[in-house]
This record gives sequence, structure tokens and C-alpha cells, in this order.
Amino acid sequence: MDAKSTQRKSETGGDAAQPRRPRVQKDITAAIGLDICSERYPVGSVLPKENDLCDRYGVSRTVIRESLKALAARGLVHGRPRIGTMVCEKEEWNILDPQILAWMGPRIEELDLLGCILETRRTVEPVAAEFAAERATVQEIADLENAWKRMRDAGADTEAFTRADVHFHELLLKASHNRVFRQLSSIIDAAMKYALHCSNKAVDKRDEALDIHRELVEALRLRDGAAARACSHRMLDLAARDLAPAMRQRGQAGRTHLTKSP
Amino acid sequence: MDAKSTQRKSETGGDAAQPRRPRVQKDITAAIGLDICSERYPVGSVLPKENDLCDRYGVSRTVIRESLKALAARGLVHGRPRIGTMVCEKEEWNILDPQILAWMGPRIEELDLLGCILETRRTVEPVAAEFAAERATVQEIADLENAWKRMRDAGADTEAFTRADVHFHELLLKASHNRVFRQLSSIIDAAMKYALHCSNKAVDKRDEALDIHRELVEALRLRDGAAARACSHRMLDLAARDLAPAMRQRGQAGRTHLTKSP
DNA sequence: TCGCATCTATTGTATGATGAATGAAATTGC
DNA sequence: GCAATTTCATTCATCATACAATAGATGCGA
Repeated sequence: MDAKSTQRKSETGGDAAQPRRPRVQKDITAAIGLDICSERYPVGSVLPKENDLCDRYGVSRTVIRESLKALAARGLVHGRPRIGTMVCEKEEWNILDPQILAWMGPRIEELDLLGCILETRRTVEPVAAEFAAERATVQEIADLENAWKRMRDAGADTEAFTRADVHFHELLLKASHNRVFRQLSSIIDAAMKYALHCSNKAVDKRDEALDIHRELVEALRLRDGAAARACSHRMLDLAARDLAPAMRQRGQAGRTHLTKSP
Repeated sequence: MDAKSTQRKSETGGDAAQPRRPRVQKDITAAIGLDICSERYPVGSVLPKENDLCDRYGVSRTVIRESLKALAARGLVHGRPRIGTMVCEKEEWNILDPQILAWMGPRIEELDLLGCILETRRTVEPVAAEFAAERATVQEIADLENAWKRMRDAGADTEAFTRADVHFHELLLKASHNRVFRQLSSIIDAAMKYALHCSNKAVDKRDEALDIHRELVEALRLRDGAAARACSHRMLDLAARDLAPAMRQRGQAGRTHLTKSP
């Protein structure tokens, strides 16, 4: 009697013969976003007018417009009345957005994400650690320890390890009790995941990282700001070392800043 | 026969006798946002269901929904099916958003914006200055100098001075050629305006600030990273000094970090 | 041919209606 | 009496359509 309860057809890519108003905006957004990231619509070009896009994708203008709005919010396109919707310069793209990272696929490497994320971490994390040492609540410190335990227990599961690692650094920024840092955390979240994933590929180096993470939690517990800061620096030195090959292999990468510990 | 061509009435604020579908979404969004920020809809409460809001404001449900979506994007509210739209905790609010700052009005002070903005600047700006010293293009340095000149020529016009000041710091972050810093710049832009406005209220202290800004441009021109960093530190010491009264007058403010120069 | 007003195509904003999803309350089965 | 199920009100997503505003194209007169 539950023939009706089994109607959870979530066939995202399928065409299906049941034209019952499926949820398509995500797909349309992804399709256009993908076409932009793959330079099928090159930077500076104007994409087809909205009505043509409606025909091409077989949806109403509402959906097209919502999709374009979503892309505009990510800095991919910029619409002007009567002119059309133009693809923005890559400089304008919000490359920290998880969707864009997904749409870029392997081409992420062209963006020098690893470099600027590492620079940002070097700038912010030690300070955040120091702040956290005096401001974090016991609950927040406990949460950090739990995240550390999940890293420890991840075993060979690189995905799980990275997930816990990202969560750890997210919690650390939140524990700094600075609203801007906190917001920064959610902004760079997706990029952090990518960066940490690259760091963590070398399984044999994870024990070392694990130790430093634990030491950091210990420093917070002792309310020792200087020690927390130092831990953070060592952690980043480690990350820089592990990332060096991945970054060197494509030249660029800002000078010496990535490996020095001031 | 051209009675139709003279219909360019763009009276934004007026009521007008020809109510032919005015543009109202901005106003509705502001009205609800204002009601939330003034705690007429307290944190945690559920605001009226969409149809009631339609009646109350006399617009279609589409407008209400777009407005709620805009508020949700700012972290003010969070809607769930069947439940309704709930006002989020203040912690969730994106207090860096220009609109929210405007809606908060004088109550901005409750948010400790000055403190966390200053902390962030202390963390990021010196590093950005150092990066800029080696990476900025000559054009970018020239732009910075132009911003400085606009500060110098602002005279008694505090608004113009602050505008140029904000622009200067925005350009500095962009000149660091780090995409995360660059993005940070646009995110904290509105809050910077507020913070610098507070700093710049004391007209007699502006000459000092002006000098340091010029020195920073000079350091960039000489590609002297250490000097640029030092300038930035002194600039922030100055800002901290000028903000001290505004911040002290309402307790709080994170410990010692705001006035020390590491 | 040049400069100005007018026209027109395209994007932007608003409306009402309807299917789809959701979760809490009412109802039924045991 | 309690738990599982159904119902139902409400939000979410889409659609078709109409109106508004704007910038480029057109055309007219001097």
C-alpha cells in the first residue's frame, strides 16, 4: 500500500517522462557555471539572451534569472540592462566558493589557491590561536579536542581525516571570539578543505600533524597564548613543507613567504 | 501625441497618483530588516506567515519571499518549511553587511565592531603591506598615492577624508595580490568605513595619519617590505589611540591586543 | 552630415497561480 | 493508552504574463 511512498525519484540528470515540474535550478546554475569555468563562454563574452537560454535549457525565464543571479553573486557574471550578461574577469571570481571550486575541477591548480590560502593561514591562524588561548570557553576547547580525536581515529580514511582537520581549524577561528575571523572561517572553508586534502595526501606525515594539533589544544587549556601561537606556527611550517611539491610543480607561488616562520 | 513619452516619473520616494507597480522590494526588505534590528521581532521569534506579511505591507507574496531571501542571505533570518521564518541569533548575523549596519543605526555600538575590526586590521594589514611592497604594480602604487592625495585635499570634509581613507586601505589589500585578502577587503569595507569614521572624528589628529600614509606609499615605492610593515603598525597604533575613548566608553573590547604592537 | 528626439529590443521587477516538499497535528490501529 | 499513519497548512520552487526602465538603433530635420 506504500506504492506512493516510494516516489522519491531524485534523478538529477535524467530527462524522465513525467513533466511534473522537477527542481532544476541547481542543475541549470551548474550547467552555465560549468560552461563558464571551462571557458566555453570565455571571459568578457556576452552569453545568449535570457529567452534563448530559456529555449536552450527548456525552463522558464524565472529559473534562468535565478541562476544568473546566483552566478552573479559568485562574481562569475555581471548583467547590465539591455546589454546582456557578461562573463567577468577571473580576478572578479569568488574562487573561494565551493561551487566554483567544484566547477573548476582539475583546473583549480591554475588559481594558485594553495599559495594564497597558506599565506592567509600564516597571517591569521597564529593570532587566532593566541586569542583563543584567552577567550575560548571550556566547551569550545572540548570541541577542539573532539575534532582532534576524530582526526586520530580516522585511520587510513583520508577523507575523514581531512574533514576533521577542516573542522578543527574552523573551531579554532570561532574560538578566537572575533567576528571577522569567524566569518573568514566560513568563507575559506571550501578552499581549506582542498588545501588540507593536498597536505594530508602523505599518510606517513599525519602522525606529526596529529601531535601538534594535540599540543595546541593543550596550550589552549593552559591558557598559554604564546605556546598556542608557537604551535600554530609549527603546524603551518609542516603544512608548507607538505605542500611544497604540489606548489612547486607549477612554478609561481609567492616568493619566500610560504616557508618562513617569523 | 507625445503625451506618452513624457512619462519619465522616477520619483523614488514619492507616493504619486499613478501607482503603476512601484519598485518596493528594497523598501520591504529594509522595513523588515529594520524591525528585526530594532528587536521589534526579537531574536528567536517567528515572524508572521508570508500571507500575513503580504497583507501588512500590501505587496505580493513574491516580493515578501524575495525580501526574506535577502534577509536570510545576511544571516538575519532562517526559514524552514511549515515552521515559518525565524530570527537568527545575533551571532549568526553578518554584521559586516552595509545594510545591517545601516539598519542598526546607533545600536551598532552594541556589536563591538570597532574591537574586532581593529584586531583584524592589526593581524592582516601589516602583512598585506609587506606583500604589497614586493608585488604591487606601479599602477597600484600610483592609485594608492592618488587616494592619499584625496585624503590630503579633503580639508574639513570628514566624509570625503574617510571615503579616501577607506579606499586607501582597500587598495592596499588589493595590492597584496592575495585573493583572500582582496576578498576580505570587500567584506569588511562597510565596517571599515564606520571604524575609520570614528577614528577620523578628531580633525586635529589627521595630519599625523596623513604623514604615515604617505610614508607607507614611499616604502612601497622603494620596495621596502620591512618599512611598509612598520608603517602599517604605526598607522594602527594611531588608530587604536584615536579609537580608545570610543571603545572604552562601553567597557568590553578585547584585553590588551588592541594597543600593542608586536 | 551632424545632432537630437523617437523607437525598439532586452533586461529588470512584480503578480498570481500551482505543483512539490515538509513537518506538525489529527486520526487511526493495536 | 500509545505509536504509526494520514492529513493538512505552510513554505519552497516553478511558471506564464505583464509592466517598467534603459541603452542602443533608427530616423528626421537643419
